[in-house]
Amino acid sequence: MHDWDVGTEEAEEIQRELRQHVLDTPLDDGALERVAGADVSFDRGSDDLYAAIVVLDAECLDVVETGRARMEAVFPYVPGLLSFREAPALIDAWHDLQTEPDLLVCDGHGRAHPRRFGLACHLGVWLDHPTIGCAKNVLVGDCRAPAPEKGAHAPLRDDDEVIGRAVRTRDEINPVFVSIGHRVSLETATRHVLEVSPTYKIPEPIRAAHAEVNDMRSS
DNA sequence: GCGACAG
DNA sequence: ATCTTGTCGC
Repeated sequence: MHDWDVGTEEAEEIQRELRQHVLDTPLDDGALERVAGADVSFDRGSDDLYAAIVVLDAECLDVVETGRARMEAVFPYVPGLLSFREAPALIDAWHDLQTEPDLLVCDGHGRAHPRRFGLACHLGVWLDHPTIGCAKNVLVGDCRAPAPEKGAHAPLRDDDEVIGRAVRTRDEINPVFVSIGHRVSLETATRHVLEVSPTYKIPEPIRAAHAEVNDMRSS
């Protein structure tokens, strides 16, 4: 589709081009059977990236399969260009899987991005698969605090445009920021995040992927 | 110029 | 993200 070995100028141009391909229309209306979480960890000294995509049974949240990848980091971390640093490794991890999940939950933003094309959008368009972004912090936009109860949410806006939602996944605990990646509506993304966050603030798929990449790094 | 800034 | 132990609170 495009090269990953690019400079920041070209990277931004690629984002402005690919944003046109993002769809918020569901690919299929069937119930979720398998949900996957994607995350990456980084080695300080060696510049090694460890990526994992863990597929869970959407019902019991048990791990079904784990896709892994390790590679040298080439692109630096630049706010707004996270996908150029992490997506290559996550794409490798995706192809390491034997089973395809119905939805991929990414650790980072989707449409809630300066150019409306965060990591979740990039992975969704590249893999042509449903994805959503779930971040712990805001990159761009503003929003009111949602009500303190789990399930409450408030729109995340940037220039009068709704780009995502602050979603409370636990009572009294800071919300996570959900946005569209590809082939899902914001409403559905919100529902799915709540469905796979029965106990903790962070959705189970992302927690599983986070635990996996940390294991990879320390072994 | 100053502050903000996913992971 | 990463460097890092205990500790206060539900």
